[in-house]
Amino acid sequence: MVTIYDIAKRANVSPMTVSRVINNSKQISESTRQKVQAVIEELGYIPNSAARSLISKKTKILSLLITDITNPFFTRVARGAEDKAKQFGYQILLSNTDEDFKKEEDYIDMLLSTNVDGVLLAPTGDQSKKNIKKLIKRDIPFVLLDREIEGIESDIVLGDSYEGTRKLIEHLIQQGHKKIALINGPLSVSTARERHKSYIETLKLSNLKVNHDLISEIGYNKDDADTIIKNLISLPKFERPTAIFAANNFIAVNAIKALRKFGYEVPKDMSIVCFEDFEPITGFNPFLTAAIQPAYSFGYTGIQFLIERIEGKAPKEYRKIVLSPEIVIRESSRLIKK
Amino acid sequence: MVTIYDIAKRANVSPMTVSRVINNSKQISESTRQKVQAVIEELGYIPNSAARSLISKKTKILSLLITDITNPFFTRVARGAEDKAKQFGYQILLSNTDEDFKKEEDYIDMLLSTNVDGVLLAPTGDQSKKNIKKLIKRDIPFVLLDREIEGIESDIVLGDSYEGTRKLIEHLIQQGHKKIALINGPLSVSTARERHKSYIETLKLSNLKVNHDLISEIGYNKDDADTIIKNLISLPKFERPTAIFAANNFIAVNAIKALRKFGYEVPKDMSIVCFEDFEPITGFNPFLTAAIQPAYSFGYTGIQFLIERIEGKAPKEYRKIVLSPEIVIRESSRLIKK
DNA sequence: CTGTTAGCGCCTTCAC
DNA sequence: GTGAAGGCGCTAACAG
Repeated sequence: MVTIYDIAKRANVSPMTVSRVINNSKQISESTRQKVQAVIEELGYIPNSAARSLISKKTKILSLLITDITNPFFTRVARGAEDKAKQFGYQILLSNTDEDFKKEEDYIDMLLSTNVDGVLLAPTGDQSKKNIKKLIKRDIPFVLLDREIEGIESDIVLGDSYEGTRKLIEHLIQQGHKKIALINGPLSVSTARERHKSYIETLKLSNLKVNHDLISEIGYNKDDADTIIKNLISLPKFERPTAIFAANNFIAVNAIKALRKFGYEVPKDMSIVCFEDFEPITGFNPFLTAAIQPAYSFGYTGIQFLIERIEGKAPKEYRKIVLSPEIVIRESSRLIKK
Repeated sequence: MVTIYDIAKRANVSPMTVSRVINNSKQISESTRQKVQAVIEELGYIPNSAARSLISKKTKILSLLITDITNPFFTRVARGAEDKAKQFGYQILLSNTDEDFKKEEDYIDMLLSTNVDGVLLAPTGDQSKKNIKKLIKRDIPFVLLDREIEGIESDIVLGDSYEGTRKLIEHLIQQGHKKIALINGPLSVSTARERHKSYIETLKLSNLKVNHDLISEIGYNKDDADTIIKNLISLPKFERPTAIFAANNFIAVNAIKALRKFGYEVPKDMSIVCFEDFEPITGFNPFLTAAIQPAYSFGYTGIQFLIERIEGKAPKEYRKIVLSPEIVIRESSRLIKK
């Protein structure tokens, strides 16, 4: 391994001078700089970042802690995060929690030991508070993504769950639906609470009665929705739903799979709408009516907030940005033929 | 920050003893171990990995260098990689090259400085040889992903481009197509060369003539395919293709978009097949006929090979594994109605 | 503008 | 079974 000592010897200067060159110090004559630079290139020297971190306490590594990179929402978040990070010379450490508190805890411990400079995280839910406290305790800057946690103060990038839900439900109502089911994520996650609240209030505002038999809860991740769907379609005709609002893309997909299993076609026998798109490139093969969030911006802005916080360029007050979803009407909520 | 010195003082032992405890050394009495362990937990001590790396030259960080996490193929690769890495206590650094040699070079330099323990990479093409030589020069273990590079010896995880292409083309021929266009990736990438070769040979074996006007090349990434499509559909009727084989999913999507722009419907006016699926969950909304590769296994096996190599558990000979795609026939290549 | 000294937190080596 | 000394590669602080 080539070190500053090797460079120093060969260039006939002190190691400190080499250090100054690689750190672009101004306090150095152009001639020595060039001399040293030449040797650096000749020997292919690359600074050892472990040694640097040991002193600076900086690693230029950020952690992106999401639930599942496989979810197109988070895929695009990750891309936005990576792009912004690269601009500022940071690298991204990727972790998937699968909505699991224990995994989240494991990763938090790992990244604490790695000494990442900051964390952009979509917490698994309110229980994450305990994990986040560890970050706070060690003064690791972090930015929350997509989900709020009561009692945790931080910069945060959110989507407008309330508005998105309202518009989706209103769309269904406009299509003539009066019995709309909600398959929600866990109420321990703030987005699920918002969507629940908006669902209820939007129905009421439209003078539709809220039937609690039509509301159910399931994991945001990859649980199958067979039982829930079975229950819904087993309801007596007068309360059986004609449309479903799924709280996210995975839930929608699992619902559709379950519906198919029981012989129901979407949208012929059941309309369905949801949050989040299901494809990495929007609009290629339109099927799901959805509230599509600007996921790339979630990641991009999140990392920007984070780096500003790390580098002391952020305002003292925490920032909260709420990004609006775009409602895209597609095949899955086509008008019911009378 | 809590260090081994703080622990040592509080536990009335030497720092060295603390070091032995955190490294699970056998040379230590059960009673001191417990005493020290208690203080470690009390103070919430976490080892500083920069200091450790400085000595051990290990970081427990692996680099995953892919072209674009947004491509569902690589999304699933990343998930497989991350899962395997976690099993062995490694973390994954994610980078997107966008098929760009310069970006790849940037990242290689960054990860060299980060001292990652190893790299799993999908090279941007044959030109990557120069970048890979840097890894070799510094003895960084690496495993190639999806793409071969002549003159580079390493463990490698590949898909069977030849077989996949052959089956897709044969399927089209069976559907009655005689004029099949190829929109390929850059021939500087081994997968494109394989697909090219297989396309030609399969046509010949079926006694179909190869028309070079039907063969074109485009980026694997996100270039638009308008010009190529325009050229294809402008051909005189007797040579105009009735089906397109797109070398990957993004090319297929761009081709379909272009076709739509010019008023062509898939599959009514043009059939299309490609490599790689387009959705993160296979089979939900079937449209594209595709050779679907076991992407998760690419990542999972790649990381396994890499860790074995790093930890000296790999055989001396380099391993090459070729994973077979699954051909899934769907809407986009439906039979032509006569 | 350049060099010297000391130390970041930990572990290897060698004593005891 | 435990501890002291020294050094991993680099840079802050000071000296010249």
